[in-house]
Amino acid sequence: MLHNSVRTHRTALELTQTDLGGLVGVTRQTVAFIEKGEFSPSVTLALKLAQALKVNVAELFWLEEEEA
Amino acid sequence: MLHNSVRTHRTALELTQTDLGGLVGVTRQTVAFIEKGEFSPSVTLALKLAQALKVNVAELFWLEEEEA
DNA sequence: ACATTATGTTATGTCAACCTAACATTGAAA
DNA sequence: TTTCAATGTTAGGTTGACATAACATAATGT
Repeated sequence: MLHNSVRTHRTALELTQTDLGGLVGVTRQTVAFIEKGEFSPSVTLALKLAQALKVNVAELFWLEEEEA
Repeated sequence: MLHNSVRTHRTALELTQTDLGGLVGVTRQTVAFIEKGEFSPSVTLALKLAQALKVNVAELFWLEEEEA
């Protein structure tokens, strides 16, 4: 199961969803979906998000076990 | 533009495309496509590949500028 | 010579990752 | 109170990330 800390890092930089979307080339809805964990973005987008948010990809996205 | 070093790390571990696909849950064709750079896999798959190949995601996938 | 394994490659299909557009809600600022 | 920015959310459409299947080739082993 994929988890992420996009919202945490985005708000830390005082960026709106629209801002971040603009920086990485996607819409604010896409940013919202990712923050909600609704889908797994492409590595390309993940790398762009990491770059925009100034963190490692691994800090931004990680896998966790499912609960039993 | 997305680049990757999947093949280098895979062969270093003496894994076949089929082996690697099995480890991360995709077909050998998908591994082949990724090695050829035909598409940008999901972060989930990228994280699994990094884990299987024992490297950081950033060592496995990175963005480079387009040529003019 | 034959079989097997690894890889290349193409065709076709499905579903998820994106898009645009629209409308609702919240909170802050004038 | 009114306005506006930020976010939530949903509907409907397009494209790309996967799958399966098939066939071809090169290399290895028997």
